[in-house]
Amino acid sequence: MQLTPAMRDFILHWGEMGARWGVNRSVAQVHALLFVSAKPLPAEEIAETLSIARSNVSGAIRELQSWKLVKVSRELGDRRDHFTTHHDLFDLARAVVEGRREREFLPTMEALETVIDGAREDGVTTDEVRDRLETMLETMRLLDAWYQDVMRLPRGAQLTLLRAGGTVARYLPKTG
Amino acid sequence: MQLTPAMRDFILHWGEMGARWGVNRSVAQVHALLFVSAKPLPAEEIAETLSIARSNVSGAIRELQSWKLVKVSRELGDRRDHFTTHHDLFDLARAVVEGRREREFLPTMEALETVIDGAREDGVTTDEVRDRLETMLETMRLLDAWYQDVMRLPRGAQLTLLRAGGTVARYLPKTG
DNA sequence: CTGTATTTTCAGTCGCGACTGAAATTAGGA
DNA sequence: TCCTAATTTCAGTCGCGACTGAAAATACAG
Repeated sequence: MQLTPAMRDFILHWGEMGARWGVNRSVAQVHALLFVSAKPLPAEEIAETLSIARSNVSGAIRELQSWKLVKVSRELGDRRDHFTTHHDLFDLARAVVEGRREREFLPTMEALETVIDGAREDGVTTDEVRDRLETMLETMRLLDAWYQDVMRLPRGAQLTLLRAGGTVARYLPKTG
Repeated sequence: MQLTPAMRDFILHWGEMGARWGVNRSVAQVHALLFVSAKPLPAEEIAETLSIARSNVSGAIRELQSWKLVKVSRELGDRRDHFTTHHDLFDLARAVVEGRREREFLPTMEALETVIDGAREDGVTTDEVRDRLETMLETMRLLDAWYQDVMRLPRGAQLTLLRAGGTVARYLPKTG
């Protein structure tokens, strides 16, 4: 596949961003390439275009699949897998946030619960420290409930909220 | 400083989470230690407690300061710096999001603008691809405007919105 | 200003994860 | 079923960033 300079720049930048967010650079680059590609790409072509090993692409695709970010498709008369990704930033964000919630956020909440239980029983952790951890956990629960609630809304309503920005605060009754 | 088992578990978990989000493990551990510490800690004590080199703490503190996550304080008769961090998850989240916005989000928007300009002029990038990048940029602008708008609200209003969850959608007039 | 406590810098080491290429495995056409 | 294309696995290599400890720089008390 022939990369235009604009595509190349985009892919490189996306790779850097991924690296800063704990995503393997190659994985982010493969994702970026699929994002700008006009058509589904076979692994071989991805490897050539990005100048990385075929096996590296294999791993990157697997990683992206684990985040539900790539779809496999086939073409008549071609036995190779072809890969695609969402072309909509909302779909991308949703998949990433959902994945991180399950892999990191929820486990952290569980860990906090365990830590707090331990703190309650070990007889050495002060109440002050335990309170602080409990408050943190409460806040995380609040954030998570908000997230789930908003995710249940249809996309149109989400967009409306987004566009409304902070003005929605006006419509709400003041509580505590 | 004597760590209770609960504290130790929390610090280790926090370190792992940091690592997954592109934050150096030691940096995250130092932050976690400060979070659970009852009082401001001098660098030496941090190093001993976490069993890392004193110079490593120095770098970690500098990194945390660049994210506006630690405050320096002094004590009478003690010439050492003592360090503290926010004990409120909201303050933490705000600092982190603000930092990532400035370091990654805004630069990515700029990069996208450049890429799009290039795509417009290079004569090889297809309209379809350019449109896709433009749509992405538009969405990023929308997200950023929402973020800035919500951040301008007082903390109380933010909490109200958070607790309201998706219900706020009801109060809004439907717009395309 | 001097001496000491404290922090920062930096060159060198080390470990981990990313990447490669070959070999093994799997899938599909004839 | 056999053969080839395609994919995945895996052992080995490599590079980068984290970490250390010593040395330099800085801050401070007297």
